[in-house]
Amino acid sequence: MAPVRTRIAPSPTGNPHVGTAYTALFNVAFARQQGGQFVLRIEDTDRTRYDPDSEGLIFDTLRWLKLDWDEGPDVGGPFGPYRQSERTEIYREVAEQLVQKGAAYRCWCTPQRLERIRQEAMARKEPFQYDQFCLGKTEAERRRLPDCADRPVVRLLMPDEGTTVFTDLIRGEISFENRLIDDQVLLKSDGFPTYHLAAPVDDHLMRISHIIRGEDWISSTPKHIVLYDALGWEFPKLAHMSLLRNVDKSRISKRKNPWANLRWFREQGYLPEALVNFLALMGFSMPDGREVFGIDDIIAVFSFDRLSVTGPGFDLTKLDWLNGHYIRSLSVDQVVDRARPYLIAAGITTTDDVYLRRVLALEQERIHKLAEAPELTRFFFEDVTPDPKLLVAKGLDAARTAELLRAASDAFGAAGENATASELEERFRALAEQQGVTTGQLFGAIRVAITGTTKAPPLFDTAVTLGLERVLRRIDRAIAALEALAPPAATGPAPSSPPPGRG
RNA sequence: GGCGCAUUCGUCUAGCGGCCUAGGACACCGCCCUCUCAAGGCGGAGACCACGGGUUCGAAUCCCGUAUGCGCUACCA
Repeated sequence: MAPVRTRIAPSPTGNPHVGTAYTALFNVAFARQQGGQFVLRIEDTDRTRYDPDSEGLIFDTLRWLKLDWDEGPDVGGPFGPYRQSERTEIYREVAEQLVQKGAAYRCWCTPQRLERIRQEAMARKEPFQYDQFCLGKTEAERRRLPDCADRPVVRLLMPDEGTTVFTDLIRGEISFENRLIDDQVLLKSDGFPTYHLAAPVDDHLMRISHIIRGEDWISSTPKHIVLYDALGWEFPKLAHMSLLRNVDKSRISKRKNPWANLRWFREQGYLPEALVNFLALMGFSMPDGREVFGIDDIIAVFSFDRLSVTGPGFDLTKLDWLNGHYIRSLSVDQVVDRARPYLIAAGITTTDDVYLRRVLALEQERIHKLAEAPELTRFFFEDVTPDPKLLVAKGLDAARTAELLRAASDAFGAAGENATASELEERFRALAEQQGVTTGQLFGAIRVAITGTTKAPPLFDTAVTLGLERVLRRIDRAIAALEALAPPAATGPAPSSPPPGRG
């Protein structure tokens, strides 16, 4: 049996689309499972939409996801070149062959004429199809007639009767009536092929055994089959994946949905393994029901009948959970490595790796996306100016809170530089009792004083990590803030007057 | 409009004629843990399997129709 070879064939027209990774994932999984090869081919035949930066972005993001290819433009391979713009000669030859065999014909109709007959068909409420005006005419004959372009296109001649049937590995049998299918342009007047020539030709020449692609190609499959038949080629096996949708089932658009761009996931701080896992969950399920798994697990059990046919809605909340799960499963050192670029980008540029490591150890289970790391950890690196209103615990006033903080400051001082978190906890529990306040009130005030927030890792672990110097300095600042607070002036709501003092 | 593909809890899904009074995960709610936030544990609510007809002793599972969504209908891919 011929070796299994799959491919992903993106167009370099901007930022890589999430659907590209989605489709690539299953192409890789199946090829690996079968001991075959996975090919990356760049479909750059549309010169008007070509973006020179796009190809590099495609390489980068697919590698980021560890969806590596065995053959491609940058790694070479025995069936290259792998950029369609470098293969135009091949397509022209095949087009010529098809014309010779009578399976295709040249068409000189101008875009204006095509547009006109399209409008006429619409006016008659009939489906538009090319009227085969040029079929059977020589160039000389055609030139005597109106609406004749300088350079012809080549159109595929579709049979006007019969049915084209094919078996989809995911959906079963699908059939189309040939007479309803238009004579597709294969070779454009600029000499470049359309998808409908280039992709089938390359799939054959590159020995692709299984075409796993998006369901948007189902409708054009009969054209490709007719083309293969005309050339006497054997058609690869087919599997059409459902297209990813938004939660409301609408189409994902790059304009409206940032997650259409693969790069967005990296910017947000999603781990590639989490994204791969999430994409796999969109339509694939493990036989044992596991939901957390990697590509190796997919490879172990992959089967086309485990792919669902429904277009899945893209719900980021599950991705967030998965991502948090993966972050928690990392070692602290890995978290440091992964979070560092996001911290640096946000202006947190510590060189104290020991400290950074301790900080991230505390925040690891609180990070859902790496891009959140700077906000979660900033108070470890920069002194805070706590909001006095947050400082004052329930049931206390500013003066009493300041008093508690003074006592806390003394207690930290007495505990010294080397106190452990549990030693501190014991000491401060005693302090709360002695002061006649709850631990919640005391700890809460200290927390806001030293972290600036009510949401932080356990207080004494945080204090130990911050170090005595920072803790004492911040408590002093908090006391000062409380003292600057005007005496409780009967709580005038006064929405137009912000808190006095420090802006 | 024509053609094609689809339709199970809010979301992702399990299910491939009897094991389904439909299972799991995320999200949600409650409780526990607890110095806050997380994380974790336990529990709960949530799907007349789009709707209507068949086939069958028996249907979420097979067939037909309707509705809805999505795709194609370009010298885009």
